Amino acid sequence: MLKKLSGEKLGEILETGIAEFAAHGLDRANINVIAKKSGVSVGVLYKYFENKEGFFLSCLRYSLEVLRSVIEDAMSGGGTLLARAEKLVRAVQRCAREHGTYNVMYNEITAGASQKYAQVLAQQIESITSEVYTRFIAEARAAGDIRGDIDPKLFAFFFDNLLLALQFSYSCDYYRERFKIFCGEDILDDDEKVASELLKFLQSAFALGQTEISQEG
Amino acid sequence: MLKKLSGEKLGEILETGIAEFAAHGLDRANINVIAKKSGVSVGVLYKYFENKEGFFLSCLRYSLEVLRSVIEDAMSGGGTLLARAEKLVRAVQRCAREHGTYNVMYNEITAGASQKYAQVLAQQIESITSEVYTRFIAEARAAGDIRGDIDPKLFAFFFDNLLLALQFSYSCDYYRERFKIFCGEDILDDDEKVASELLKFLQSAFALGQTEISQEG
Amino acid sequence: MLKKLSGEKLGEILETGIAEFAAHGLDRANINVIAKKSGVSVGVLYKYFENKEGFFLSCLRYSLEVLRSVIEDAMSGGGTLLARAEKLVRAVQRCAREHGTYNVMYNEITAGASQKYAQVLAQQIESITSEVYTRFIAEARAAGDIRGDIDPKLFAFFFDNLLLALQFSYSCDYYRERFKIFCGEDILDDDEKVASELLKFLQSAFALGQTEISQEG
Amino acid sequence: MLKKLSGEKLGEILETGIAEFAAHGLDRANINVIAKKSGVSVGVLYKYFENKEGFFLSCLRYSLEVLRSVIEDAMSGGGTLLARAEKLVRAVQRCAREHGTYNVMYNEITAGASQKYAQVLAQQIESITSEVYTRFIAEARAAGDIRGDIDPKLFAFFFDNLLLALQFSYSCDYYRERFKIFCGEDILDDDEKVASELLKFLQSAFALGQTEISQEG
DNA sequence: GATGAATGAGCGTTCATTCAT
DNA sequence: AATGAATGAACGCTCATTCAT
Repeated sequence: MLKKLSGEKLGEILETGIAEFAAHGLDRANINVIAKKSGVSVGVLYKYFENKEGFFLSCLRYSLEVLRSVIEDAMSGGGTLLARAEKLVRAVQRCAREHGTYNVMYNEITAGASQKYAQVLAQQIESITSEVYTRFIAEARAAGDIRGDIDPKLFAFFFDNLLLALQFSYSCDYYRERFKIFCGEDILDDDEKVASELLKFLQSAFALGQTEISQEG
Repeated sequence: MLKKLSGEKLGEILETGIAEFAAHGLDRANINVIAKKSGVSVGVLYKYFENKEGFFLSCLRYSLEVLRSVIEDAMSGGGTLLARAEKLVRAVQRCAREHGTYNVMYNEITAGASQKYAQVLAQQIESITSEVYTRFIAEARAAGDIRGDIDPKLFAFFFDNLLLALQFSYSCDYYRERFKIFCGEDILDDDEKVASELLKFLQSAFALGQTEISQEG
Repeated sequence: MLKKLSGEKLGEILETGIAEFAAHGLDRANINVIAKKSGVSVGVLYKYFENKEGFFLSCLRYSLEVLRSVIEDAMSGGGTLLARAEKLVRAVQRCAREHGTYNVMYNEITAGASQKYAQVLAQQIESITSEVYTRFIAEARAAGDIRGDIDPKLFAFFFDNLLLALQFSYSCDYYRERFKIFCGEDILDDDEKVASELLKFLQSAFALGQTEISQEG
Repeated sequence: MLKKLSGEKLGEILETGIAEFAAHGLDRANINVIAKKSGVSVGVLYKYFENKEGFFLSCLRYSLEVLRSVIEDAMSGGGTLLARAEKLVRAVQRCAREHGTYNVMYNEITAGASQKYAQVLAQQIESITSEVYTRFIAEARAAGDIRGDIDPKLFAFFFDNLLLALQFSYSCDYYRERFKIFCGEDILDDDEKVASELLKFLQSAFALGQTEISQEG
């Protein structure tokens, strides 16, 4: 039925896998079901992927590719740190609407299932972001855009933590409930407010201690 | 081999369960293994807990009790918001050393396996913290301790996000790797630095604009 | 709690057992549940009965005692064969109302669960009835009450078959449904009709071939 | 060890299942054992049947199909009621030799294990027979072949009761023992006698009163 | 290659039975 | 003697993985 595993077919398989893994978790997702839903045989899955875990990791990588490109798009172009932060925050919000399942998968690997790969995965996933954030913050500090007494790495880390938590809060069931408990049932309908408050929070964190401050565009 | 299931034994079972769930995740953890490691028979487990999932939830609740009491201890007593924040940060660090597995379990429920319970669990777990944080921030704002243009709920949320991420960063494999990637291999050995930088980050976020500033665009 | 296993207590245990075995079958009935419902500990059950099967057999014997005494009551006193048959039919109907569960148990042993004991049980249960019926029929034949060309044993057998099937048809779920399918939804409300039709059926079977026949009282 | 599950294989599985269920009852029969004896893996069983109960019901239906076709064969073709009855009696005897296990299964469902399905099964199993018998008896009555004062439904019921009991008496351990107790150790070797006596019994029941008699009170 | 039927190890769960108290 | 907590063998069922076609 399937002549060649075209890139398109591969994409379909991965998307199906992501949906299933997001819906049921790594362990409860069923390879046979994924195959059926993808319109391929299990044999094909096992030809292209070592085993269930390997397939899971491929799905994960595929989804992270998208996530990363969203981040990178948002980071490209210049602007103050805060301007960039705003872009990122809005990108995270948009991305959660479009690719919620990717975030769920991302959260999944942070949980127990694949500790074995924690190190490798973290390397693959976090290094770029980490580096870029750190560099931007260092630059901003050099440019006097940001208070001078901070450790760029840790600030980058805290910053990413806020983005990460936001990401999950829009996509993962548990985090979404927590979001509503903290901020009210309707918080998911007011992206604008969330964005502006987070930016206020960040702006302060970045800027405090400067003499003249942070009137971003 | 017969023993009465004392409260102590119950505690041992739960601790064993937490360790296993933390090590292998809800699905891969093996009830028979947990029983054996606890020194009881599976029958006992099924006498005291409805089924695997019920046992998991009991382990989770048990671990959250500890986590919550740590938080509450740190919150008791007065002090400025920042003073309290410091206590919390240090409590999180201490707790991660002593009860890392509890954090792993907590992270696990945020991930795929227990979506079914997301709502209920979030209610049980997050409501207290959420309320307390929000109240403190509102009080601090009333007292002029904190900038006046913020939404206390969202600030409480961002604040908790930072603590949550820190918690996981000390305990969960993936988050720990990520922590090291962002902040260097040795970051886990310098709690002092992490605490002080996070407090700086928070202080700014709280305090900014108190005198004249914070007219964001 | 229980000082001595009085006859009364024993009766209660057996009744509870019968109810459970009737409700769930030999295998699905739960000894621990039976103990709890009887208000005794499992230990007591295992003191007085060898094991589950032994307990089942005791319940069975207990219930058959009642069944048998009903039959014997109905058989005592003289009368024509048909008069006796009428008593039996009505006794079966009455008994099904009062002791339906006994019949269910009786049916149960005829099914797979205890083939091991089929022979022993049949001996214990059927021999008296069989003998009495056969004797009555032989007497009746000798007395010219009944056609002369029959084999008393087989006639006794067919006669008991009809009673047995009737017994189950009033008490056992499956047989009751079958009864309704054959004779209409309301057949269980018209014992009189069933009795009189069965007696007609029997009367004919007994009497046919006599020169002057069977005008029973 | 891989084989395609041909229709033949399916038949083999069902036959094995019937044998196991007949030998040990629904609950004690072991699915893994059945699979092994059938020469297939448990997986196959669970591919073709929902679960143990579903498999049991399939075995049952399969066996009833045979039973029913035997009955129907015996009923096809005309003849007096008694001629038909004779065919049926002999068919029952023959069938018991060839498919004793089927009868055991049939008996099993009438007992405790499957009360849940009593209604549905009874409908599926008994309705045809019931209707046919009732119709034949009604026709026979109309034709003056049979006494006029009977209720065809109840007579059909009694008639089927006799056949049912005979069926079990040839196949099910308990009923077989009972048969011997009533009619002697060698009764199973003299089908001819049993048939002729039963026919006498039936003939009387049907025919009585045709000339002058049967004015019951 | 691609297929998907078949495999069977593995695990959750039950409950008859035991025996320390 | 009576208790009932504890035991653990046993079994139903799932699903990742294989391999004959």
